[in-house]
Amino acid sequence: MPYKPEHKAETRTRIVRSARKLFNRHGYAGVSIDRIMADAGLTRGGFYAHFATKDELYAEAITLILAEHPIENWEGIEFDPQGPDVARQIVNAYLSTQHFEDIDATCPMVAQPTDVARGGKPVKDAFTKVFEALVSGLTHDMKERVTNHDQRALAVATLCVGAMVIARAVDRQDFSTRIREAARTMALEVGGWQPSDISAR
Amino acid sequence: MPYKPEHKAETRTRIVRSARKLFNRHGYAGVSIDRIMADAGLTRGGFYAHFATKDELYAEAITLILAEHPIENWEGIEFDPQGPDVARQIVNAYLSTQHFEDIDATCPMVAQPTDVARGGKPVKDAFTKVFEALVSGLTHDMKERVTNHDQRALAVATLCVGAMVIARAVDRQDFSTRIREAARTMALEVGGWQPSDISAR
DNA sequence: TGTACATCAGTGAACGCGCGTTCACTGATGTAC
DNA sequence: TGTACATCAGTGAACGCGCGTTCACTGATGTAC
Repeated sequence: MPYKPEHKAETRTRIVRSARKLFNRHGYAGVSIDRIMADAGLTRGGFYAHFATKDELYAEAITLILAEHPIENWEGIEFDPQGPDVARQIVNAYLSTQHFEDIDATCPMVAQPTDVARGGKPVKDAFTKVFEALVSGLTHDMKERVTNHDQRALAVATLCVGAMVIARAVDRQDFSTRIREAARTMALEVGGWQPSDISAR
Repeated sequence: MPYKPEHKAETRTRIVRSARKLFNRHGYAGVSIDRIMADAGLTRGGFYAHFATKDELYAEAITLILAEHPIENWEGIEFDPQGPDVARQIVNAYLSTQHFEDIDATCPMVAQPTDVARGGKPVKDAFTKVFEALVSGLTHDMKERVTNHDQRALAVATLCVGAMVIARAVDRQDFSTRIREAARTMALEVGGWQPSDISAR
């Protein structure tokens, strides 16, 4: 065996990470395999030793977020998954300026939803999994506090994702901030937190 | 003057309409000028007599929604712009199954937000105008009913757009419906309507 | 410890194709007489 | 009313380019002796 068994797996991961970053920035059709491979420090030809098609890589790049951010381990943000306020922490983290500005490693639901809507079943399945993970993270401590908690969790998740999508598509920085702030305030109201619980980040 | 003055303007409109439809279906990078011109019953060469670049057409295709749907004249849905319940009617119409299924003529905020986020200033400006039009339509009769109505109108608009974006990216029809239904229920709560006011479509 | 070797991860030229854009042209049109 | 004509909306061949994918190859690697 000329290479260690983990060698190829590591290269593969490197490709998926580059793909995720570039797809987030430029969309599915806006990124070529050449560019992804170059970003990963490789040349185009090697791609097909790892993936059958560009679509296969795309679905994997979207699912990557699940492996890297299992909700209780958000990028650079500390969660206490057993604590009483997981859902509120998720809302704050999701709508944070840090997440807004971090386009490379952003949630795929913010960067890719319309590409996914135009895509095939594997890509939509990956998206659905990520959305369900967010919703279930939000439901966690809602059950004991509000009625109708399933609908409320869905609406709070929608507010989080929707506000980020819109904030990125709008040109003025202050308007983006107002949209995220409004979504945060109303998400916490819908989720059943008292206004006094709310602390800005 | 070999052609009537409105002749060229009509052709131009035909191109923009075809562009809007195809961009909605396949995204900015997924549609070629050839395809748009063919859809409008023309050949590629004529394009540059109407538009300087593909981007110029894209910005115009997004702004088109403003001319066609000035909120009080939603596709196939009757509004009474002076009535007491404009905002509630907008929420119901925006989240309706009809709007969900009508991909060709859908709101560009639902079909295009991520393409816009990756685009230039003219495209983002067009998006911002459309979003502000929706928000101002929602604010209309909220002022007299709830406090904090600016934030509430922003959050309701976010719920409408966000739910449609997510519903289209998810694979299962029943899940899409639940997401839209949750957004509708919570949007009406955030907007300050009583549950008894709420009538499903 | 040192060397020969089989393996296979990665290379890069090449493929057919469709892209955005240009430009010399064609021919349907409304107007002038 | 009929015809000749100038106009310019629309045509379609051509441009250079980058795309996704293929494939014969190269050379760094761990192993066997």
